[in-house]
Amino acid sequence: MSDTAGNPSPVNLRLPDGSVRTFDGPVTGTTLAEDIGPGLLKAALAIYVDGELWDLSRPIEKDSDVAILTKKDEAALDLLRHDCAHVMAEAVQELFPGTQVTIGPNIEDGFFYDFARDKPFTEDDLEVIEKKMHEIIGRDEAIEREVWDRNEAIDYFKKIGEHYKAEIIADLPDTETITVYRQGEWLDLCRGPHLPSTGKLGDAFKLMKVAGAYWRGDSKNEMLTRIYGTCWADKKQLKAYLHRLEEAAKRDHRKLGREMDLFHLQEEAQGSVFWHPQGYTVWLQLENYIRNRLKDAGYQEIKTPQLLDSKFWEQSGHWEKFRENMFVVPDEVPSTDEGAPIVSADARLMALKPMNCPAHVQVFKQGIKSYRDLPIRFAEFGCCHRNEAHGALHGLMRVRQMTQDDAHIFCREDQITSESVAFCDLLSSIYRDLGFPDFKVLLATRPDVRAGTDEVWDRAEKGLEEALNTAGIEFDYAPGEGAFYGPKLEFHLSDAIGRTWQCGTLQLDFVLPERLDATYIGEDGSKHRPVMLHRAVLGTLERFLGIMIEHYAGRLPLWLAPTQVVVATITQSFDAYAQKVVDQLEAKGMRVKIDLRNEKINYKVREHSHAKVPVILVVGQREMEQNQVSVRRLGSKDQTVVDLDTIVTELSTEAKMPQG
RNA sequence: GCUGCCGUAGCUCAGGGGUAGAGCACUCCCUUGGUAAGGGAGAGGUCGGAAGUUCAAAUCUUCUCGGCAGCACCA
Repeated sequence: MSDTAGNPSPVNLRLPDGSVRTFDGPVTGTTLAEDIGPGLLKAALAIYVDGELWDLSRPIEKDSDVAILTKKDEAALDLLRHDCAHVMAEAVQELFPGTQVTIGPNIEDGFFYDFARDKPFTEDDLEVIEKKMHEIIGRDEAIEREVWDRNEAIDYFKKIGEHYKAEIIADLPDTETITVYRQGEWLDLCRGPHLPSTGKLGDAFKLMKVAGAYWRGDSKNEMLTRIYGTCWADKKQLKAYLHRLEEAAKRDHRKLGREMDLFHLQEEAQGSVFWHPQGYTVWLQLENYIRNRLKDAGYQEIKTPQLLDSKFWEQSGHWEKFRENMFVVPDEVPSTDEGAPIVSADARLMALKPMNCPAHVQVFKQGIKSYRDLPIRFAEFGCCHRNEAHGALHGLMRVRQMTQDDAHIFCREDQITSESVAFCDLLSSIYRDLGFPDFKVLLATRPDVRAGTDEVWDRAEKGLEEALNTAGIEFDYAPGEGAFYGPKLEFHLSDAIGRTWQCGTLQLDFVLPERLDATYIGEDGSKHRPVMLHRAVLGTLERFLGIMIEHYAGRLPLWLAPTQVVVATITQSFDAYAQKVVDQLEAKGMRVKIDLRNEKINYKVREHSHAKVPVILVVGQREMEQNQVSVRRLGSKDQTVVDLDTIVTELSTEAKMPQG
């Protein structure tokens, strides 16, 4: 090793295979790739230097472990997507001068970039922008990293009219190095790293949609115009992604709900569901299943009022913290006088309940409770109304009239852990039964707008954390996401196509028992405050049914399917036998329909398959003679001919509601 | 609520300043046929609503209601 004065020290780079390459002095990723081979040079996108991703052009000055990143690496997607966002921004600014850039992060499957422009972009602009992007990629502009002085950067962006960028830089912490990436004539503030040139991006991208988005995600700020895009390593991946979107659209519960005749919505009852016989059958199955599980877990079911006086909601704290989401009803006989207002301005106000909890406290408060009575678990399929913003409504997933599988556990502080653990067990067992074995847990802590003192919040947050630790459940934190009266656990389940949904919740509340003065008599003979656990497994039945429809793509398990079996005849000669089959199945409590129509069997099979009926039993000459049926299961082209008695037993066993 | 797009028969969609179209579904007739659409005939909308421009509006303009996507909010 020569260390002659004036000469730089050599740099040893160790490759992933363990081999080491030595260079005379600082060396870039490009040089290294070139040194290894021309194929790699062409494929190289960036380089890991001691685990950190660097630009290829950035000199490596000391001995390091390195690995060159190519499109084959999963991690390359992040790089490609972010570069794609930059190329899009360059294209936009080239096409629409005066448009300001703001932020453009990666998201799942792609990226977006928010622009500030007087006139928002429309879908028609996307095609033009995409074309320009291909042009920029064709120009193969070198992408160069530059380190700038913070104040110079702010001045520069202000000077060129990029006020949002200037604001972003001004808000960066002092410790942050300000880096700017230049590609051709265009440059943008960015942490990097980036590809060596725009040409490396390829053509596996597509601009998807435009949308409004508030600056910094705050509805008080001005609205920017956002463009969403997707970007992949190659065309094949892009195509697969677009296919995945199509498949997801086929599962849309609004579409399936119509096709399967489960429910409908109409504008006179925005956000409230009209359940049809088929859909309500599924609802009742699910509700009864939960009812059984709760009963087995020591809950008592109750029913509480829809309309309660505003004074009551003032006391509970909802009037102050939740009123903008509540439906208010005047407690007054509406005037029928012509010209007169229907209700007077000073009418006494009632409100439709947005939550069940305060009403459950009222039931708890009837009579004197001893510490020996606790825990008391009140369950209610409570129908609640919330005045959700119009833009938030979405099929069954976001409604204004909702039915929760709600319950409140009143217990002593020393029972919090065991009750929480028991709830977690119940929830995971129910999710398993319903076909959702995977879920994640978040601990949502105190929000800005809240009731109760910090001391109470400290205790509540710690209580939930302890319960999770005792139950041995892994979790993450969701800071500031708690309810206004207490912290909560959020249970997020994963569906068949990898989406997650928050359904279950467990909320610890020291505030409401205090506000509504709930007490029990302790061992010491004096009054104590119970702790209240608010909890739901499904969340709301409406939304959970929506999730299940999409999860199963309409092909519900037999016990939930609205119509479990269709008996279809080959010709009218077998009508009587078909009716006998139906009778035997119905005698076992199965939901059966008979199809005696003057149609060919092909037609009948096709129609009932589209309607997602799990089992079609075909009867003709052969079956009638042998007292058999031909069984066709949804999703299978095979048929088996089985004795009638056998299939009745088999199906009625299979259709049993799970028992945990 | 905010931004953009959309609003034609039960569903999916075409059309586009001169008195509404297709496929499926529906009704009737023929057909009685073995596992994802047999054939024929018929009925059904005044084009989300209101106002305006015009000799004439579903078609253009404005307002309004609703839907969709995203944002914000959220179960």
